Amino acid sequence: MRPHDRYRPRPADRTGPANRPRPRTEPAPGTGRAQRAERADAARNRLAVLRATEQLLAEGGGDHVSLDRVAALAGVGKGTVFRRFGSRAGLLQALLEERSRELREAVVSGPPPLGPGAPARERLHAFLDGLGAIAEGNAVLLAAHEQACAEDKYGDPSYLFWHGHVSALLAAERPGLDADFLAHAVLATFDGDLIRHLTTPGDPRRFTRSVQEMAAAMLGPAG
Amino acid sequence: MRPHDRYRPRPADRTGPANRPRPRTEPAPGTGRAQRAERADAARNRLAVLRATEQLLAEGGGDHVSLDRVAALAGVGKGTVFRRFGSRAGLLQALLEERSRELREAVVSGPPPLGPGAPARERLHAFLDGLGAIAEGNAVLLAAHEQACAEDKYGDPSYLFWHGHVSALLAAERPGLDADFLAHAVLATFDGDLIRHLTTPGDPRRFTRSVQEMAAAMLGPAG
DNA sequence: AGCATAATCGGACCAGTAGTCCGCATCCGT
DNA sequence: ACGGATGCGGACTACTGGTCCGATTATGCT
Repeated sequence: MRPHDRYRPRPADRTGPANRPRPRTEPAPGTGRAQRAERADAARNRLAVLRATEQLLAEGGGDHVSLDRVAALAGVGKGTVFRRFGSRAGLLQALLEERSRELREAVVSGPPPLGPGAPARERLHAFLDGLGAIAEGNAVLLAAHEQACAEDKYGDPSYLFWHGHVSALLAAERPGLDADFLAHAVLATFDGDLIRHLTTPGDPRRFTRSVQEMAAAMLGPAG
Repeated sequence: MRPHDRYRPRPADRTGPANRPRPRTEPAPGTGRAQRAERADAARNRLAVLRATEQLLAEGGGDHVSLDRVAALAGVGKGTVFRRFGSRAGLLQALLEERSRELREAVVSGPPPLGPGAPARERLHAFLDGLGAIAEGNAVLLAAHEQACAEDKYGDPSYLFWHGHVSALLAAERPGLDADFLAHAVLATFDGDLIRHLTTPGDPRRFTRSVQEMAAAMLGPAG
């Protein structure tokens, strides 16, 4: 039995924010040996799988993304998909992380108004603007991800990160507010099918605008 | 081929609010013949299926509700489940409708503050109180239903009914408010897994209380 | 009670999907 | 070039939602 073949993605392949990829040359604890960089064929296949998934999503939505189809379109075996991403949910999660990585980094360490240093209210609105843009441009992926990863949404490190950020900003701007719940409520509107339902070609940012108004109502008058 | 055996639930078996069961003795259009009341064995089996579903939900959550298990526990064949409820989604939908029927009737034609005649603000809070109680008592069912019926949530007659009710009340209390979106946002918090995540034995109504505060913030100061 | 008809039944069967795994193939450092 | 580590693929498995037709049951009428 080969542990590496247990169809658990290796830590380096897990793209969740709580499991940020470590430098590949860092010694793995306990192995006394440098960890090898991802092989060229593995890297190639990983990208092929992500691109195939995107294409299937665009063609037929989440229900069209079966792993047989992904593997066939990417030109790899099904086992390769599982080795890289662990599961169907892991695959969709990886794609969504790819799409939101920049926003996350900007929130953690970018310049104001998105990054640290801006007043809480401004920072919240900048964040909602960024997240809204991603959600509007990836509503199909968002819907598929929600369905695939429904099992423990509230334990998911990504969700916990966004939730923590929103509730911290709400609390900073309005001490005493039920920030925990309201952050959940704001994030609950980032529902792929709702966004698709509300968004028209003539008004592609309607969703984000509505979320911003909702957040403003929650915060009450500026003062 | 026998049309009645097409695994579409007969209109009488559809419990959606837009398809309220008609009296069983009413002539079916075009048949020129009185429609027969549901047979005793069919009625018995229908209840057995619903009770079996409830039990499985209670024992192991939504993932535990496979139709094989439902049929076995109810002591019926799988075909019987499909004949009665059309699909897995239809089954969960029937159970949820059963749980919310009284609220719906009270909203449509009950006394104030839930029914017509109460001021919009009061009526909204009364409604959220009722819906919150149902959701808190049925969070596992709600989560299972959401997963099973995700396909066209925003076209579902039940959802459309609740959404219409909430947005009408919001609009009546605050003309100019983005009532359509905010009604979606309020209903988005009625997420079975969120309710389970937030609810503790020591504070079973925390969720509803938080939703009420959110609605109050949306409406702004009473005037 | 008996009969005829309509309604209902069940579980074998089917297609599809997520996921598993082992003999074989390829990569990459020395 | 070699050897060890890594990676591969597709046959296979288990499970699930859903289908269907010969058999059974319920019910109204005489």
